[in-house]
Order: sequence, then C-alpha cells, then structure tokens
Amino acid sequence: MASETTEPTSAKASEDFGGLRMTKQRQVVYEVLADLSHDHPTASEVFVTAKERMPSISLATVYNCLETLTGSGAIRQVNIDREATRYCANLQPHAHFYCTDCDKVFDIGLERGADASSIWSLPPGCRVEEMHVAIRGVCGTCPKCRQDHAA
Amino acid sequence: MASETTEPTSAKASEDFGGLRMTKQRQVVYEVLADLSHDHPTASEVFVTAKERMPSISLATVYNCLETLTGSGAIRQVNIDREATRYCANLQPHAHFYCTDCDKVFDIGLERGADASSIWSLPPGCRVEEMHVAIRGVCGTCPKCRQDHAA
DNA sequence: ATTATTCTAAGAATCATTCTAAAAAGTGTC
DNA sequence: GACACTTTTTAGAATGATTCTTAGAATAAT
Repeated sequence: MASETTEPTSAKASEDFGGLRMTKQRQVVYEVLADLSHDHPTASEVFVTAKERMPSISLATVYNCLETLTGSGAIRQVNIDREATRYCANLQPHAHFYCTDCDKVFDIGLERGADASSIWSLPPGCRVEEMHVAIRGVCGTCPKCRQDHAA
Repeated sequence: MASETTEPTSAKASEDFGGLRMTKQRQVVYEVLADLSHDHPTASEVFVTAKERMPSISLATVYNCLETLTGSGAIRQVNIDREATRYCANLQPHAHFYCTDCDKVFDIGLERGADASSIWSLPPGCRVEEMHVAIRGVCGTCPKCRQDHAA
C-alpha cells in the first residue's frame, strides 16, 4: 500500500491518519469537524458546512468520511440516547454533558489524576476497548456554560 | 401482588410506579423485563416474550409501555452506540459492558465507595440528572470469548 | 348509566443511516 | 502519457428502529 522509499511524490497528509488516503473530501470533512468540534455536529450539520466549502460533496460521502475517520481514530463518535450521532475531534479522554434545556453537548474533562475505569468493578479477564460517558442534565445558565467551556 | 388492607375502589398497583395506571399490558411488559433483565432485551425482544404471555399485545403497545415505565423511573434505557435501545430493570447505579465478541450486555457495579460523577470536573451550576456509562470491550468470560483468547 | 379520559392496536410515516451501482479519481506500470 | 486496477464519490433506493395517527376499547369520574 503505502510505499515509503523517499517521498518526493505528492505530499501525503494521509500519514497523519493511519495510512488512509487523504482525499479532498476527507480533508474537508475533517477540517469542518475540527472547526465545529465544540458544537459536536451531526452528520447532516457537517454536511451543511462541508457543502459551503465544497459544493459538490454529497451526504453519503460525508457519512463515508466520518466513518473512515472514526475507524482510523482521527475523530470520535458521540451518542446521546438514540439521537443522531454527533462527531467530535477532541481525542482526550472526556465525558459528554448533554443539556436537556439548551440541547447542547459539552465536553467534560477528568478531574486531575482520576481514572474513569477504575471506579467500576470490572470482572477479571475482560478487556476494555472504549468507554463512553454521557451525562444528562441542565447546564444552568446556558450562555455562561458555553463560555466556561469555550476553551 | 399488592395486598392492600382496605381499598374501596379497585386495587391500584399504579402507586408502585409514580401514580401511573398499571394496565395489564404495562404489568406484562414490566414483568417480562424483570424476568429478562440480565439479557437487556430490546423492544422487539420484549415484544416476543410479552406476546407469549398476552397474545393480543402489539409492538406499538410494548413501545408505549416501555416509554411510560421509563418515564416513571421503573425501568431504565440502555443505549449502546446507535443500536436498538435495550431496557433494564436494575435501578442501582451501574455501567453497561458491551462485549463486541459475544454481543451481550453486562451490568457493571461501582467499586465500593466510588462516586461515578465525582471524577468528572463538571462546571459549577450544572445539575446532573442522569449518567450513562457504556464500556465496549471483550468480556473474556463467555465460551466464545474464551475460545477466541485461546486461538 | 353516561360521559370523559386514557390506553391499545394496526398500520402508515419518519428519519438517520446503510446499501447499491455506476461514474470519477487516484495509483502504479510501461 | 495511455493503460489496467483499485479506491472513492455520488445519487438515489432500501433499511430498520421508532414514532405518529386514528379509531376503537378500557377505565375512571360524574
């Protein structure tokens, strides 16, 4: 697949994402997501913004790209209940807080030194691959909350 | 079931579930779920078993009942990614472990004394209503998983 | 007993997502 | 640069879990 002799050919941004081919569409989708990451956009929302930057792109392609990027570990899926899957370019371990009032999703970091899996009494022999923490609640004053997490 | 001493009107099992009317269908759905709770059945799976006990029941009614019971806090929803919602009669705080190998869902209890929400640095002023923890991995306990480990 | 309210049943509708088939783009080879 | 080959994109159809709708049944209130 990826022949790495010397690379005077086309610059391969693909190497950043586990050897997958970095097409223009994937680039656009990734950039849109990185830009909108705080909003945790759905596939449709990514599509809207991606289309502004590349009018020819299709929804199916956005789905394909999001799946490929997720598979390569470049982005993460966020599922809150059974609502449309949202996507997130934040790769740090974090939880998601869904405000039932303003309908927004916020990233919640770990307390320093905390280990999210150690509090669960997992049976011996089982191997954890992924952990998704979704917290529902009310964020209080929504504008304030948004400010607090804008960083 | 409900052994009230003096009750002029009809006995209300409803009082057990936050004042909602305990119809026969809701009763059946709840009992099915309590019986199958370890399996974390989907609505369709609940429907199959409920239909054995009450052949006239419809899928839409099972959905309605599950929603009502969830709303009253008698049962809980379990969502793993965007797969069909599963239901669970275990009301203790617990996480769900989804084995990607054997496709089963297990309840995972908290380590004693642990507090699931204290490890997250939640912004001040926000109120947590619910917390869903989904862990993906390989359970290593089922025959299939043990076989895969050996291989 | 009569009326009002809530619940159930069956099927249609919805909507996010996946699939399909064909065209397009990229890759490697001469 | 033209050729065969693989991967990706596109557009629309298909899928499947869930929700909606409407009429009729059951239950509660008057």
